[in-house]
This record gives sequence, structure tokens and C-alpha cells, in this order.
Amino acid sequence: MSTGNRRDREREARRQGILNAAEAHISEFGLAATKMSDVARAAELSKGALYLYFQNKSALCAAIAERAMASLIPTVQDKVSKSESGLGGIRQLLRSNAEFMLDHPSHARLAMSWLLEGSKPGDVDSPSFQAYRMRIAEMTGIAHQCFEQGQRDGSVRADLNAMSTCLQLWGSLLGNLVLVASQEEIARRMPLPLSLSEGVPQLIEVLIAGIASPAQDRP
Amino acid sequence: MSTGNRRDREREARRQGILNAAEAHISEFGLAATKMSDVARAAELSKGALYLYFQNKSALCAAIAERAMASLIPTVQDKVSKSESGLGGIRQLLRSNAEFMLDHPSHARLAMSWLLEGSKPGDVDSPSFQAYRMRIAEMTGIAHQCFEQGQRDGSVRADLNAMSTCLQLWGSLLGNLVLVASQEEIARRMPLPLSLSEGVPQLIEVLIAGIASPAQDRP
Amino acid sequence: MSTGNRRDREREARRQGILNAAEAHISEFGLAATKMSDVARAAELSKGALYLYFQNKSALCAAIAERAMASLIPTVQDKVSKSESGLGGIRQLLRSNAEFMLDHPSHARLAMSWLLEGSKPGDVDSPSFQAYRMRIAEMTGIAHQCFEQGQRDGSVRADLNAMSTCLQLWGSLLGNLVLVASQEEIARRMPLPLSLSEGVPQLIEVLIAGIASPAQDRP
Amino acid sequence: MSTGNRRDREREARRQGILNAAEAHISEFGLAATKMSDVARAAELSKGALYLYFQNKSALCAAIAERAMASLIPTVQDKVSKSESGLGGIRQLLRSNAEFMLDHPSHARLAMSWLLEGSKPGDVDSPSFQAYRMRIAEMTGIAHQCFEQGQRDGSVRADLNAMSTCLQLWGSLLGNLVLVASQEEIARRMPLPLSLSEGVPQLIEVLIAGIASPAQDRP
DNA sequence: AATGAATGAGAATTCATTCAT
DNA sequence: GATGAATGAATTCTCATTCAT
Repeated sequence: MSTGNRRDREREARRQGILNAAEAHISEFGLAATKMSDVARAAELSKGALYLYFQNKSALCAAIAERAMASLIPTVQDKVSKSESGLGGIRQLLRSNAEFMLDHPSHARLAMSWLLEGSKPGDVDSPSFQAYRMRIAEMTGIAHQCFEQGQRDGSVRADLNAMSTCLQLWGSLLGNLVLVASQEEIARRMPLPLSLSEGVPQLIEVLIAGIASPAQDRP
Repeated sequence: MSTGNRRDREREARRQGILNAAEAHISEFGLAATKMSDVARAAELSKGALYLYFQNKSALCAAIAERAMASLIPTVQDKVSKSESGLGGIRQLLRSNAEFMLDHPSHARLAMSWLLEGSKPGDVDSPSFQAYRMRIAEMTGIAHQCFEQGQRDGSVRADLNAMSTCLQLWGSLLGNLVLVASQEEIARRMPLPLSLSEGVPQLIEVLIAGIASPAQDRP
Repeated sequence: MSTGNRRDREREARRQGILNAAEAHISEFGLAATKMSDVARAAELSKGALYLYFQNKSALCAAIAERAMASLIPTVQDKVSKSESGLGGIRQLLRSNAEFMLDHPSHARLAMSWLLEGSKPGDVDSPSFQAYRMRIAEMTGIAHQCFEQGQRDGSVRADLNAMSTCLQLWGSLLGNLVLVASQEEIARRMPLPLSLSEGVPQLIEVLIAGIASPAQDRP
Repeated sequence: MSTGNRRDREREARRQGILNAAEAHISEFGLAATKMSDVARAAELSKGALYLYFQNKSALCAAIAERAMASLIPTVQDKVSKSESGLGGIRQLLRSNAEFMLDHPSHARLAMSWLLEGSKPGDVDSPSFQAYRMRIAEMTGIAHQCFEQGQRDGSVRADLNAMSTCLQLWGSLLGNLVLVASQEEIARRMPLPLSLSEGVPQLIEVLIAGIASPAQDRP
């Protein structure tokens, strides 16, 4: 994996630095409010240098998302493999995802913003985006497998469509984690007695309970 | 409610026309891609006139959201009141919300975009925003009441925090309805065998099952 | 032709003002050195306002070229129609074109720069460009007719392909008028004893002599 | 001419490689669309290395033009010296130039682009540019001599100013060869039934006929 | 000599908002 | 009330040139 080449290592380090800077800014201010110049400043680089590492803003975003998933997948795989039931695997999967997005709020903001803004033609052709797509396939594969195993081992309701439900679980998690990341905004709309992030474990249990086989797995 | 004054009626009609135009454009293209000039053109009004009815773009958005909730609340109240159990009320509430957002995808897009973009100082002071806040309080009130009733009548799990869970249900619904509204974007990321909107009733049943008391209400 | 509408007249006046400003700047500094901000400043307008009148820089250029040809064509038509021979018509056509480009050096610079820079996809779809294309067709039509008439009336060599030769005459004229417009640059490359513009009538006579029937029309 | 020094020979080879790369790219895409990085990539050299061989982009262009003329001049001299009349010499000169520019479209594009863009202060002081200026003087000298010989031997019209007409012939040729090189662009403006390059010999004959003494040299 | 990462001064274009009519 | 022309700050992206290694 390592090239052994100093030049390459430095280049990769810079690339990571840019991703860190962008991620941090998106976490705090959101995607739309994150300008390339903000990223450049945060990365202590000139605006032009950004474009030596990423084709354009869209590719930069894709790279953030890709890196995030790439780092999350091994954890998920590990946790899932240690679960004794399919349902347990789903629980681990949800927990890992939630934990990750709580640590990296930019991921939730980015994923959702991206869906809402839509992509310009050409955006989806960047190498970063292609890589991102592959990660999604990996993660989706894990979830799907888990779900079907759960249906086979009786821990998960058999009447649910696996693919469809997995997507719904992810949508639910993502929706809620955007709320968490936007707690400040929400507080402008309604009184919030508690910290949103603390409720996430409960949310996961509700979702798990929702897909569990009737006489099963109440923790 | 009606002033009986032609001038006022016309003014209100124009206002509604603008809201319709904006809502339609946001439904189709998203918030960021909806320019004030697009709204003006669709409303067959000049750009300047928009500002006679709404302080700024943010207030226009607030007005859209407010109108949406205002129109939804009576339906919800009616449906909820006819439910025999608290859990049934929650189900009706989720169904009504889902139905509404499926009919008006702008609502889901707007609500989420808004959270993600954040608001500029001053945005939250507009009359439209204040009105929106009141509607949220109403809706929240209904949900909260329902939930607690469900806990009292035994249909809803007693171990859940009412306020927190209501918000989570809404987050789940919203997250999923954004996915539905962004089906095209999602299809660029993964293969989608089915129409996302068709899965919404199932999602609601999963959520309901998740909050139902153990030996209860499996449809 | 006139709309009788003050608004429209003012709008058209502004449009012309922008065209004038752009033309003047291109005449003096060339196309590549003419920035939209230069045009805006010269037209005493904001940069944004330019885009109320022209889709983009390319469309602005097309409009300059179109206006130039539109104003030139009637003169040419008049002069040509008064010629007693086809060859005489060609002479008038060349003279009119030359006179015009000497008065408006931007036209020669623009036409040539445009060829050299190439056009981005989409550039050729602007209304201005379409209009420009129609003007070219008109002018080409006049030249072609003239040429063939000359071949019929014996004043023009019969061995020449009409369309091809017309284009060559235009290429020759354009090439030379770019030299005239770039006299300063040329002077940096070689000693120039005389004003280039004064030689243009002679050039035209050389070209005319080149296409004239052997025993004909030596002035 | 050769230093006999390996170091120097290698350096010169690299220099030529850069010129080849630049020439090829300009031929295909034009001057404005030819970036220094394109040249570097095509020359299989780093961007920085370019600047070890050429002061800047402008000097690189000058060197291309200089090399082109340097290679063309001997041919021209040879052809001209074998002509039996001054007019014949001019014909050979035009033919050689045309042939060369058809083979190396970059030369026409470059020469014209250069005139149109203008030169920044300092550009004309580079060694390459000085050398280019000398080549122009040589070529001009040949043409001028030829022309005057033609006037003495009666093959060329005596009423034409030699220097002025030579420049005009060159302007005509250059103008037309830019059209040839931009055939694609022209096709976007008007229907082009024929290949422009095929017409060049005819153009030369027209020009020759235009400067020939009345009863002379019709081929 | 050679590298190629970094710079930074723009370039075109966009759009919410204002204001004279 | 209504208009729509005008603004101008902001934003993304480019590219000739430099310089530490």
C-alpha cells in the first residue's frame, strides 16, 4: 500500500490535509456555506493549489464522502461479523454508522446536501465519485447480507423487503443525524429540552424493534 | 378571517400565487436551484413585486413552510381524533405527514435544505418565520399529546421519551422523503430496483412497530 | 420597425452603447485583451448589467459582428447595383468592405480572432450568432451573384470557381486589414516605410486584376 | 555551427523537442488554447524545464516562428534563384510559403494570433524575437529583390510599390491560410462545399495575375 | 539540470436585492 | 402598487511563472 516514495507520501498528506480542512468547515457551516477559498485558507494553501488535488468542488466533496465510507467499512465489517444474529448485525451496522456521523457531522450534512443540490453533468464522472460509488456498493452489500441473514435466522421480520428496508433505515438514520448536526437551527424553530445526539441510541433501538421478528430481540 | 375588502383579497391571492410558484419550482429543482427570478417568472410577476409580498427569499421559504403546515394540521387533528389508541394516532399522524410530503415534495426538500443551509441573522425575525414557528408548536403539540396518550393507554412503549421520540419519528420520515424526492440522484449512486415512494407505508409500519408496546398493534 | 415604446428605445440605446464600448476597446486592444469588465467600465455600466443584454462574451462578439455586417450590407448592395459589370461590382464590394474595416478595425480583429480562438460548444447557438450567420449568407450571396454575373458578362475570368474565389478575396482583404490594424506590432518586426492603410486601394486593384478576364478592365 | 560538445547537442535536441511539441499543439488547437503545461506534457518535460530553455511563452512563440522561417528561407532562395523571371520568382516564393504553411498550420495561426494579441513590453527584447526579426529581414529581402527584378525584366507591373505589394501578398496568403487552418470554424458560419486547402494554388495564380504586367505570364 | 508543487492575480458569470419611474 | 433595469459582491476555476528540493 505504501509507495515508499517521499514525494508521494507528502502529496498524499496534503490531500488529506485538504480533506480535513474541507470536512471541518462543512461540519461547522454546511456545504453551501463552504467556499473553495475557505477550504484553501483552512488548509493553509492557495486557492489554485486545491485544484492540483481535486478537479473541482464536486470532486472534493466526493473524495470526502469516499474517505469517510472507506474508513467506516472495516469497522462495520468487523462489528457485523461478530454479531450472533442478523438483527444484531443490523444493530451494529446502525450503531457504527451513527457513531461515525456523530464524530463527523460533515458526513451527514454532505450526503444530504448533495442529494438536495443535485449534481451537475460531469460531476458523477470524476474518479472520486466513482470511488464513492464503489464504497456505497460495499456498504450496501453488507447491510443487505445482514438483513437477509436475519430473515433466515428468524431475527428479522420476513415480510420486509431487504433492499428497500435497508435504504429506509439509512434514510432514517441520516435524517436524524442531520437534525443532530443542525441542532442550533432546530432550536430556532422549537424548544429543545435535550441534546439531540443523546437520543440516537434510542432511535436505533426503535428501528431495530421495528424490524425485529415479533417475539424477538427486545433488549 | 376575510376582510371583505377587494384590495386585500387580491393581495392575498397574489401572495398565494407566489407561494404556489415557488413551491412548484422547489419541488422540481430544489431550493438552491430556485432563483427569485424563477419564482417571479412562474408567478407572472416582476422580480421587484416579490419583495412587496415577502421581505426576502428566506421569508418566502418560511411562508411556504408555514402554509404547508397550516393546511396539514386540520387534517392531522381530524385523523388523530378519530383514532382509538395513542399508537393509532401516531400512525395517522405519520401517514398524513407522509402523504402530504409525497404530494408536495417541496416541503421535504425545503425543510431539509433549510436546516442544512442555516439561517442568516435576521431571517428568524420575519413574520413568516414567527408564524411557521407557531405551526410547528401546534404540530408538535399534537404529536406529543398523542404519544403520551399512547403511553397511558398502553399502546406505546413506556420506556421512550415522548418529545425525543416524536422528533425522531419526524426525522426518520423527513430523511426518507428527501430520499424519495431525490430518487434521481440516488440512482446515480446505487442501483435502485424499486420506486422509493411505494415503500413509505412500510416505513411507517416499521416505525410504528418500533414504538409499539411489545404485545401490541401488529397490523 | 420602431416600437414607439420609450422603454424599448432606451433598452436598444443601451445595447448599442455596450456594442460601441466593446467595439472601441477591441479596436484598440484586441479581443483577448478586452475583458467584460473593460467593456462595462467603458459603457459606464456594472458588469452584471452586461449580462442583461448579452448572454455571454461570445454572444456580445457575435452581436458586434452582426451589427457591423448589417450596417455594411445596404451600402454594398447599393454600390454593387450601380456597377456596369460584374467585375466592377466585385471592386465595389471589396472597396466597401475595406472602407468599413478601416473605419472599424475591430471588425477585422474580431473576425480573425474568432477564427483563431475557436468557439466553445453552445457559442454558436446564441441568437446573436444566428443573426450573424444570416448576415454572412446575405453578403456571401451578393458576392457570389456578382462574381457569376462577371463571368457571364465576360469581365471575370471564367476559369475560376466563384464561391472559392470569393472566399479567397475576402481572406486576402481580411488578412491585409488585420495587418493594417496591427501596424504597430508589425513595426516591431520590420521597418515600415509607409502607412499600411494607404496601400489598401492598390491591393484591391491587384486582386481585381487577378480575377479579371485577360483583355479586360485594367484601370 | 555544431559545438561538438555532447552537453550542447543534448540541450539543443531538447530545445527542438519543445519547439516540436509546441508547434504541434498550436497547429491543432491554436495559440490561446495552448498552455505551457500542454507543451510540457507533449515534450515529456516538466513545466519548470520549459523555462530553462525559453524565457517565457512569448519567447517560445518567437522561437517557433524563427525556426520556421529559418528552415523555409533556403528552400525559397533555391527556388527563386532557378526562376527565369522576377514574376516567376514571386510565384515560387508564394508557393513555397503556402506549401510550408499548409504543412505547418501552426505558423499561420501563430503569426496571426501574435499580431492580434499584441506583445507585452519586454517580449520583443528576447533573443528569440531578435532572431525572428532577422529572418523576417532576410525573407523580406528576397521578396523585395525578386519583385524589383520582375519590374526590371518587365514581368511585374511597374506601377506597384515593391515593398508595399510584397507585404500585401504576404497578408493575402496569411489571411487565406488562416482560413484554411480554421476550416472547421468557418463551416459554422457558412456552408463550405469544398476543401479550402485545395484552392490555394488558384489563389496564388490570382495574386500572380494581379501583379503581372498586362501582356504577361498567364500560365 | 530538472522537477512539479505552489502561487496569486485575475477571468467570466451569477443572483439577491434595490430603486427610479 | 408594480416594474424591470441596475447593482456589485461573491464564487468557481485558470494558468503563466517561480522556487525549494
